[in-house]
Amino acid sequence: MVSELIMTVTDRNTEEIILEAACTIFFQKGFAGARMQEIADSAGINKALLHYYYRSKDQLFEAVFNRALISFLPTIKIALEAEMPLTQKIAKFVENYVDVLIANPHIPAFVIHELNTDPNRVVLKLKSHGVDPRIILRQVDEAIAAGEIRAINGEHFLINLLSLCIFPFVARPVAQGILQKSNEEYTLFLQQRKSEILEFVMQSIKAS
Amino acid sequence: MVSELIMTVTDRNTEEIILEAACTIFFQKGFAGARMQEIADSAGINKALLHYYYRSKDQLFEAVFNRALISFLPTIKIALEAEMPLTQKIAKFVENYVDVLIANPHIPAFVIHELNTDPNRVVLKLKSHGVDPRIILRQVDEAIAAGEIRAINGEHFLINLLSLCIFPFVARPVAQGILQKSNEEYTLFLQQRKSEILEFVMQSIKAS
DNA sequence: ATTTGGTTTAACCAGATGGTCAAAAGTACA
DNA sequence: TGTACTTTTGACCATCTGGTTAAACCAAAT
Repeated sequence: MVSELIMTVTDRNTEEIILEAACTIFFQKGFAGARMQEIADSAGINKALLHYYYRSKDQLFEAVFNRALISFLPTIKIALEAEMPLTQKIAKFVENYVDVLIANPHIPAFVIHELNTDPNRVVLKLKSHGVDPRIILRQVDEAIAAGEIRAINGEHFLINLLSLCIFPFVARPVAQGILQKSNEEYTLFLQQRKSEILEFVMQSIKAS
Repeated sequence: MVSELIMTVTDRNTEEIILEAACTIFFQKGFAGARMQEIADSAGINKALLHYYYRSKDQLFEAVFNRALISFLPTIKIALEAEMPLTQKIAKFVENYVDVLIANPHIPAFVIHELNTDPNRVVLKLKSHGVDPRIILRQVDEAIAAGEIRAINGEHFLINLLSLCIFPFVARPVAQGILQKSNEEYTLFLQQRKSEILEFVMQSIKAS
């Protein structure tokens, strides 16, 4: 019993070290650009050990992709599907989501690229973790009917909200270049966006 | 003289065929995921011919990347740097830019991924073609001073505008999945965004 | 017809890459 | 200590991949 516990702990450690190294490399270079050897080096272990824990590059990648989704979808899911007054919900979503993005800035570009490269690979997974837009779409329509906001298209509104939150992270090099900001300045800029996005959106949808 | 002309034409044709095939493959799979053999097959030629016209994968990629930038930056540049009343300028920009995106839907994700993977590779090129944000930033401040729009932060506004236009293209698989739309439905959705974005933005910045 | 020039191809090469294997190292337990 | 077990490693392999080369091809000019 003791031995099992200890071994399991050791397992988890090495497995976890590998997975973290794999995340770093895969997030930055994508599936095709990542090298097993580089991941092994980054984890400080032998390449054969990668295959001992994760049998192939594909399976290691899948573990990484899962972790990427798990870091993101729950937050967006809870925020969008919760029953809560719309304006309050929007505020909470923007704040939570941008915080998650600041903590994991490389994940969106990674997921987007892999999904564009091979939409079939994990489309099922996306659906299983899937975000259900119906609740917030209904809330938008109700808020319009109640005269709380002006008449807007819920689907476009939802995509607008996501665009405003996520795009500055995926396009960071371009945006930072256009605005000619240093890393520190751009990081601050991203922090400010929480309030900027909220104000921008609220001004746009308020009943006139 | 005649022979030169004919040869040049032939050159251009093969070169162009290769470049177009390379664009298709590189745009979809990125630099690391693209295979020279696949590009050759797609162009219907021998692999050695790729190296005859473009000496290496790197140089072929650079030609592709150049073409990608040339498809995009002029439009955004002209639109943003033109001297034109702000609201009119915004309208023109959204319309023109979304049209360019519809015509070249894969380019933004491609550029973003390559820039994230290796920011150094072409950062110089981005700067040489660089968009100068100062003109539109000044226009925003002037419009605020003139009471035409409410007080907003120009930099955030510029990023908001770009986010709303570009993100639905780079994140198409995700967005299409969330909204549960078919390809045709999503294409229509993208068309509608021209007016939707414009209204969303205008409502947000109008003087209250 | 022969030569001359660019164009296209098949065959080939060296190095990289994902993956395997048998042996070594470490660990708990008798 | 010796045994049974998992973990870790160095060496190795088959294949893939970017790139080269020499020869074939072809159109135009002499």
